[in-house]
Amino acid sequence: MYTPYTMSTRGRLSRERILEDALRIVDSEGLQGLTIRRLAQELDVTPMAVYRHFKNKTDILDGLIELVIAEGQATEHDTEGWQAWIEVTFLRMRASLLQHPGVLPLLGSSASYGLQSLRITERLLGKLRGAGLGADAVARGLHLLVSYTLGAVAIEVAAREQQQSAEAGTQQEWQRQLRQRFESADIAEFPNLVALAPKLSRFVEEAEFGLGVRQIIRSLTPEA
Amino acid sequence: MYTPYTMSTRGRLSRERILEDALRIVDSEGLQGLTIRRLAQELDVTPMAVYRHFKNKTDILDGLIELVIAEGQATEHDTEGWQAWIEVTFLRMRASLLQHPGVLPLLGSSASYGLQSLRITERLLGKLRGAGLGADAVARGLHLLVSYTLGAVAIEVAAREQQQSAEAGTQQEWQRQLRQRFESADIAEFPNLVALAPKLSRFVEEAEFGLGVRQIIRSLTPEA
DNA sequence: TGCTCATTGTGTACGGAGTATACATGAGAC
DNA sequence: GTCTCATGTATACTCCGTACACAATGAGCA
Repeated sequence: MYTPYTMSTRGRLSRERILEDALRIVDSEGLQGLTIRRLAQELDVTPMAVYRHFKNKTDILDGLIELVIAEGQATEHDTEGWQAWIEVTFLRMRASLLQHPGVLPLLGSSASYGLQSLRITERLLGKLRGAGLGADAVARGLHLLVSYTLGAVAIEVAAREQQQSAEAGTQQEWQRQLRQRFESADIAEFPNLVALAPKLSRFVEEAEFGLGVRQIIRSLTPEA
Repeated sequence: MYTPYTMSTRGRLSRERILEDALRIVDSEGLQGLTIRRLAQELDVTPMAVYRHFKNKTDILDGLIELVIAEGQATEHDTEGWQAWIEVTFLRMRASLLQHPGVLPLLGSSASYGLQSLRITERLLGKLRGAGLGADAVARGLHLLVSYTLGAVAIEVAAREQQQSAEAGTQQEWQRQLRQRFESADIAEFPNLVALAPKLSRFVEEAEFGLGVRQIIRSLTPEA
């Protein structure tokens, strides 16, 4: 068989292998646990070997974003009905982002929305247009859904990190945390926050996220 | 006048002065431009002097988040009508986040939602409850609005960084960028993306963001 | 089979990051 | 005047990303 380029099958390393190990490190030790030296050690190789496959560390981080996004749409699904299809798509995207919370800070930075992001965007646009929505509604709908998902996941991740130290959930626990963190502030300054704390803390659940997505979808269609 | 604690009025430095200079650096040179040495130089002081006022660099970054959020609600406003009030509040929050795009990656990380964040949350909850919404609607409404804002700003910031290299805007420009970045991918793979590009690129405007917020608010109230 | 040479991994080293630790200084309180 | 403690300094250590020169390897052609 003739191959015009050897396409790097010769060495032990490859972009794929490096990215997989990098993602494993980020998952287990966080983004700041990912250093070139640590990564090289995991790959059983010299630090500089990595630079034969990536221009620099930023290049690796960009690859991680793409990897996680690709994972979110790894397996096709043919859910019936465009509304349900969209809901499932965003639920999956949320799931894979939550599975790799370390990469989330990367999404907000750098202008690296690559091929995978474009692919999923394209399919979403297709579904929305197919539903008979006008161009403006389609554009705004996509923007609402993507923004909401990104923000919701960011908030969920932050909330989960906060739960590390103290298991929250009960109202007393919430009050105690508030009081503890802002001893100087009067707890009476936040009556609504305290009253609604149980409901607010429920927004780290998949079901609630799904309801949010559905509400946005419903708001796109003119009074059904 | 008697003061029980001197509260650090003696030295040249203070938490406030340090945070102000830190924010100025982040604004002008980005988050990665903020180093302790650079900051100390700006303050005309030794690097280690900063550590008399902050436990570590993370402590400084947490302070920056609070500073920006505080700025977003610096001046009160008494817009008539709860819906308009909420819209103005989120428009302001977006504006101050966009004014300091460098701190945005910080919002996604760390569990540091401080006093300022709680204050604005409390007021929003009050407005929503005052509008006669049920507890569930209030909680979901807050979550939708905050998540949307966070995500929308993140996307705006990323889009603006992308515009640095090439002024986008026209449809031809968009196509050229797409083709350039994914030479191997067939442009025909993204028909919807190309068709809707002009509308999609409009989502870096304040007006469009406001429309998104209004649409969410409208979806909260049962068929008016 | 053996020469050639691009590709891939190594070794060493440099500048800059955050920050621990010990020390200097200077402004109130007595 | 002297004590004391908060504030800023000096020095140095570890770890980071990565530039640069070199060594090994294996595919392609003679």
